[in-house]
Amino acid sequence: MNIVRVALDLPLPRLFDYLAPDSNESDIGRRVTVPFGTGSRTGVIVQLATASEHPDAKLKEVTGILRDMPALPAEWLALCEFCARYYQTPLGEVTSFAQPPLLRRGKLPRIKKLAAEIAVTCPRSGIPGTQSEPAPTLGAVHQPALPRLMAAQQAAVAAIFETAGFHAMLLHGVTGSGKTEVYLRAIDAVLARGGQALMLVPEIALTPQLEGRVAARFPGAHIVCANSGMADAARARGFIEALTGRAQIVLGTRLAVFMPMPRLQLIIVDEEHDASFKQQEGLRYSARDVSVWRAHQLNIPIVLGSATPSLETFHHASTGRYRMLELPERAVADAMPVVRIVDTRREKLQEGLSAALLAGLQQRLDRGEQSLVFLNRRGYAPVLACPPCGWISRCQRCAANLVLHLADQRLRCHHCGFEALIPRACPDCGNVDLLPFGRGTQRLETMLAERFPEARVLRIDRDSASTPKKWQALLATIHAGEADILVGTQMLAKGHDFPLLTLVGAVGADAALFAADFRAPERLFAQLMQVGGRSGRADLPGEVLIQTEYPDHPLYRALVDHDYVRFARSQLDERRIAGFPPFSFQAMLRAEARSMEQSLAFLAAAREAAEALADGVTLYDPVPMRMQRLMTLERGQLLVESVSRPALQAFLAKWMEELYALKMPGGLRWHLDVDPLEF
DNA sequence: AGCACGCCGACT
DNA sequence: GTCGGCGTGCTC
Repeated sequence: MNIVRVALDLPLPRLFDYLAPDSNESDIGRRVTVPFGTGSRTGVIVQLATASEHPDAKLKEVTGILRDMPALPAEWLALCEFCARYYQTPLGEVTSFAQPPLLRRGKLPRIKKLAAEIAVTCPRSGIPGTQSEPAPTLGAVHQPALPRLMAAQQAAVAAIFETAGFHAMLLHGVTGSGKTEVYLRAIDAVLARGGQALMLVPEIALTPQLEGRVAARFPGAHIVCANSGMADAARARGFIEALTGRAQIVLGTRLAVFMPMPRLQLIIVDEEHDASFKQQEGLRYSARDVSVWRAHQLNIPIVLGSATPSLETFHHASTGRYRMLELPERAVADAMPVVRIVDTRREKLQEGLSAALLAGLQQRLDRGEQSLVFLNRRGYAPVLACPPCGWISRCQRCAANLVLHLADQRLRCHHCGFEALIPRACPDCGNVDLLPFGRGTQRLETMLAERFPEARVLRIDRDSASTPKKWQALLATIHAGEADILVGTQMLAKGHDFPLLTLVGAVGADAALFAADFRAPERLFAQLMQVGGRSGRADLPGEVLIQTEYPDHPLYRALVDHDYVRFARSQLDERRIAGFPPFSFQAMLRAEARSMEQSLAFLAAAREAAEALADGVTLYDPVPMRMQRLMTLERGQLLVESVSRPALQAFLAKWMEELYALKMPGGLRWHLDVDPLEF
């Protein structure tokens, strides 16, 4: 009896068996349409079998095996299986997510030469290190005129190929130290031997920019992009081109880690510390961690690059598990920006700005240089209040304040998107003198425009750069030198070079210093280092002013000294003492329901079910989430932790079985987040 | 997750 | 007398 075992996109942790009389070995990894319940579904064949544990009489026959494109390789299935296991997600959900939407639905993109494409079909080599596809000669790809490398860059490139097989490297270098050049050299070497390279970047609007640079460097190479913003057909086409081996370089955001690549020889994760590599919904995977696993499985090198590595990665590099590659100086002949701390404790600030920062801004204006004021809070003010009666603008659906957006005369919830017009008077007492409290980018923008009437002030945040088009227009304005003072959120921190920028002022940074989340300092340091890195490129020296009421805080002192390593070590010491990651491994069970009682009751039941299984695992108490209510749902969470990853994994597998068996009250939803970033 | 089946309230 | 509420059970 010919049976295929099919992974279907259902929240059920099992496979479904179907009769498939004409199936054979080559169908493993093929999409298949099957009757399911009353309807029909498309899944992926992951195994063949001759008998089923399901009653034979109940087996249905497949509608059709889709032999319209090459089967997904065993390596790809193994990657999905790992994710299913590690993130405790049904395999069908993973195989579905790992495909572009079009293919997932059993369709194909229109490709002119699809038949030819399929004819190139690559071998399904799933066993590590057995990629036997003959390397196509790609001499045309080579471009001889390359920039000269600094010694450290040269050493880094050499280290990547020094030893064959799997090894993970942390490429640690500040902005401008030439990491990208190292990536390009490494990719070059891979292409020269006929391999494929995968490069992951954070989900920011700078993918096209990088694509341009890579395309310029490898004019003859076939480059494919992969990110969620792409049109369905283009994404599916890129996926198939990667699968057939035609694509030599795949460039993309986190989801690109699932691109099938039969001759993959190198993985690069740029800005590896960036939180956007962790998906925060559905399959909550970390593309960086999955990349490392994939490189290991394929027995190939992986490069993790950052100026401010995640403490997990830095820890691995410190213990020798990863190799540390340092790029110590800026490759371009300019100095690091001077970082100064502005003590605001004894000063009366003007709309939140210190005299020193205002003077700095004036000075750049006089010199015709650009400045940036960094404030990671958009809107005009975080809340509107009625002082006499105590009313404040609150979201109806979330446990959050409505942010005042004067620019479009709205109150807006930054969590659920709820919008309301600004009330003319207090809804509670009728008082007409409502006051904005706190400061956002819009307010700073207004204030700066008044204070420096001659300056062209430009605000860059998610509101002003809401579409790629607007964002490009803003960038063009900045690059054309048609803006003097930029006011922006972290949007501005990532990736872009602003050659005319010589001053960066950081405002309101202290808020993150004492946040409840143990990762907040790590993020703040990375953020400030990144915005600081925006200043002082080319031949203009840069200056960074950080306003704070804690001028002696070690985090700020380390920034002054450009000393990431000192900061990282002190953070790691704290984490070690507290038993936080990377010295422990965590998983978070979250629940949401109409009432907090329901959510916490479910979590309490889950905890009780866990007690007997929790060998070497610490179970914490169920508590309301920090953002307690979102979209009218009351949310709770339960943290589990272990010093042993295998112990945690073993526990989670058993625990999930129990949770799937648990009776769920109506309206309650839960999910598990392995290696959570958010608390 | 869907989708059917299945018993109790206010409407053409 | 019916339409429809969502509880619960199942999907190879």
